Amino acid sequence: MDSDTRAWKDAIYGQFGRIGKALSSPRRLEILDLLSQGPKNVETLVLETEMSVANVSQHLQTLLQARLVQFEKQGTYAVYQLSNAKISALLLLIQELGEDILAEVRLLRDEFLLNRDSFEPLTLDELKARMDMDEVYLIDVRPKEEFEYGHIPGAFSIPVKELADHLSSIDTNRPVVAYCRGRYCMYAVEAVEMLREHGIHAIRIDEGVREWNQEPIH
Amino acid sequence: MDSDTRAWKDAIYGQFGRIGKALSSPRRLEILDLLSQGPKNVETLVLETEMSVANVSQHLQTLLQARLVQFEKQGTYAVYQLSNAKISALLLLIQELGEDILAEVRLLRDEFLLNRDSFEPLTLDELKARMDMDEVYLIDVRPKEEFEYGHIPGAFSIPVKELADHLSSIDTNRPVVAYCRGRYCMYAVEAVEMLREHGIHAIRIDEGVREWNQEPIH
DNA sequence: ACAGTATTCAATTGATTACTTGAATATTAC
DNA sequence: GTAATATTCAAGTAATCAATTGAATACTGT
Repeated sequence: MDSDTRAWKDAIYGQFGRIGKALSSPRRLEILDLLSQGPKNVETLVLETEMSVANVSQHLQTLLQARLVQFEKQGTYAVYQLSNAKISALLLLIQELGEDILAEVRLLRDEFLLNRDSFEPLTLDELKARMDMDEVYLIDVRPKEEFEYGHIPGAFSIPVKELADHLSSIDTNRPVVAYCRGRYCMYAVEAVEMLREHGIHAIRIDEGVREWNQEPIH
Repeated sequence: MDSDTRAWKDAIYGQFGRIGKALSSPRRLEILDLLSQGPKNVETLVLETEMSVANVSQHLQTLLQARLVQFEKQGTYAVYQLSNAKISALLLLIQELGEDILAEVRLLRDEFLLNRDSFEPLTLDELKARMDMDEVYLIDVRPKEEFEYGHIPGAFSIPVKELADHLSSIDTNRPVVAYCRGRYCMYAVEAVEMLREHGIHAIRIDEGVREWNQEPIH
């Protein structure tokens, strides 16, 4: 390979490495995951991740430099969002791959999620079939802002933190199906536990709105 | 968020971070890209990347620990391969995303590829249409081993380094279409240049066999 | 102008990473 | 057993990275 080609290859992979570096931090992966559910300001990210304000801001600067996020100021608030729809797909793929190849990921899924909710979740196809026949009451238990940004059609928004106050508004003639951010989010599990404690027939799906919107890759 | 959930989230993103860390090095991205065209031993990777043997081996150990590659010994040769088909898709997505969001990637594409081959490449759809009508002579100009691992159906294998010796075996009654590893590989460009120097009507496609096999994501 | 709030910046510290060099290991052929 | 070949390992060095702390900046409401 002549040295021009070698230098060009080094440069191009150096650029792709910028994306890889941005994804090398568990903190930044969590921030990106949260942003794939909708735009958020620093304060919201601080609350969700339990990181310090300065640390969140540092990581956001790193993501800005890699061009994975962009922001707009709304008063004193800097509202960050993903810069490209492919980033959501990339995160999903990293998570699917992680589940395929890393035993530790499967272990963590098993030890936490399934111990708390011993019932198998509904599959997306089962959900679609039941929704077509109007057989379920679908609730989105993420924060309201995320619901407004995008949600599964036909779902009602009842954030899990407000579920206790909204039990009376739930149609209990049909089974309740809860969903949240996806396979690594606890909100739907917590919601189902709470509903069952109140004698309401409730199940959940593993997927979130990203998976709903994603064309199947197989 | 209670501290159990926080700890679990830290653990799960820590695991996904293993994949991100593995992808944070330009050198490892190139190695993975080469392996997505077929299994290779250390020596082959050394030749293609112009890195030292020890360095290639170190990076392969890092990829092994992240479970992105696996290997089998064949005599003194350790033959490495990708551990999961999703890794190819992940690399393609990083490259597509890179092209979407990083001006430097587009600049590098422009400054090298298109300056050498001022003719627009054929699209995949155009290729398919012409192959259906038997209008083109499709050649795969990657190393023979990569062709054997997987290639576009109907293509003939003429590695670019052997092209000069095989000019007489090319059917010149139809235009020749060359392809190689994908959008960041020079082999097809070099092959088209050489063929045109010998008066042979030749064009190329940007895509490689991975894109051919990939279901469209849009 | 000032206080409050939200965010970013800069410096420091400790940890991690990439490459090189030289040694060690594994396998094969004779 | 020995030499050759392929690969991995270990240590050193320089560079990079992550989190914290404290300061600085930006914006709004009064």
